[in-house]
Amino acid sequence: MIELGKTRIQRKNQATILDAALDVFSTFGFRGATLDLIASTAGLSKPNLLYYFPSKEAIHSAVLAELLQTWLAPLKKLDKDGDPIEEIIIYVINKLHASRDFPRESRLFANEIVQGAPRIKSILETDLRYLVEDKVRVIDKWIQQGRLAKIDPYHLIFSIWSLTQHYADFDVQVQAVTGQETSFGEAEIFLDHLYRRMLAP
Amino acid sequence: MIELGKTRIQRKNQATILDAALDVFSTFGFRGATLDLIASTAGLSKPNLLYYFPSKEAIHSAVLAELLQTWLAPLKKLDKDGDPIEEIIIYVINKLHASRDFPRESRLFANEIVQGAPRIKSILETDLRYLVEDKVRVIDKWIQQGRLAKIDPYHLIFSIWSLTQHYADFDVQVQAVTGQETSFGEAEIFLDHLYRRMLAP
DNA sequence: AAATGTTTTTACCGTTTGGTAAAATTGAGG
DNA sequence: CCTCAATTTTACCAAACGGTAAAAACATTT
Repeated sequence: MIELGKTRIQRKNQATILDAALDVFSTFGFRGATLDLIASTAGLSKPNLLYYFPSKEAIHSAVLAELLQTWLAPLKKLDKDGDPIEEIIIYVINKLHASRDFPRESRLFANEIVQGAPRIKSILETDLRYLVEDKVRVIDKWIQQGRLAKIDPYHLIFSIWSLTQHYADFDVQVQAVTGQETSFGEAEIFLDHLYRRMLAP
Repeated sequence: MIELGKTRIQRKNQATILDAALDVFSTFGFRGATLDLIASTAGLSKPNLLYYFPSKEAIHSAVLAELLQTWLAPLKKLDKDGDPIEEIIIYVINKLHASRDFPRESRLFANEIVQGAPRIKSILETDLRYLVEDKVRVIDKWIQQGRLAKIDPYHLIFSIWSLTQHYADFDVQVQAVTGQETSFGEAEIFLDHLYRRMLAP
């Protein structure tokens, strides 16, 4: 997806551009972002941007492609041979930490989905769908073995995405309501309690 | 907030415009929406739009103001004199039904928050905050009385917002992954299980 | 039906935006 | 240090966008 830069300058500038683009796209969405703003954030001129990427769409695609890898990684680690409840708790905590450490990625993803995912729908319907189907089978087996409460595995996964990403995507609201910086420590205790209670057989 | 139309034509056209604007803003976000698109969706010309509302911002504000009323209503109903667990379950189900019945409102709200809530932050920091503080006190009392598990009331409320609105805001993702229309019936069973388990003292 | 107020259309305007052409500058290898 | 390719800048352009002026069309009242 992302073309590797050949020269030293290419590698450096492409990385700078993608970082600036992540900043701008995650804050303003695709339509709200402008090439001028991405360029100035990256410390470049607009035509110089377009020397490295052919279009605004291309920059957006590159950022999304990079993001999707790291965003789906935690689910892949869910191990069918581990302890069911611990495996799920680990996934929840990993996902929460991802929200804490990569809020821009989370918000860019959210922006894209909320507006109908016009640019990544196909990936959701293939790669993501297959990955989820695989893990749903694992969870279903755990339930049949009586090692987990009888819950719908799809909705379990949706709940994890929803609850963890909320702390990144809706951070402004959380801060406005509590009047404080978002406490990921509190969130971790809360989610640990929630999933242990819900999942116990 | 919303000026009531005086004549029959004003009332009809203002309602048509606000409905079209909700459609367009919830799909494309503030910046992605154009006056031309809102106008043609409403079956009017752009200057005719601007005869009823002075600017794009004004249309957006009017839609948001209308939305916020219905969006916060369910929380207000949480009754300190009811049964704790049943009161919270009722709130969850009401909120889930709101996501099912008013997905455009949910997505418009999500769009606004994800991008930093530039236009409604002040409302979140006042009206919403006071409402939540009030309900947090109620929940805290229930916990002290031993009628609920010891959980953080703020995070409980955030979890309800997150889990219920997910089915509206991330509907595209849910459908892409499951390959089916979103089943709010399944979601209801799942959330009922989740909250009964988590909240039991 | 004339007069008055309301609504809609036509024709614009200035700015912003994504993108391009081509010249100027800089960097790397012999 | 000279050459050639890589990079950056300057100067643009056409389309899209938010918004306006003013006249035309339509309703309402008397």
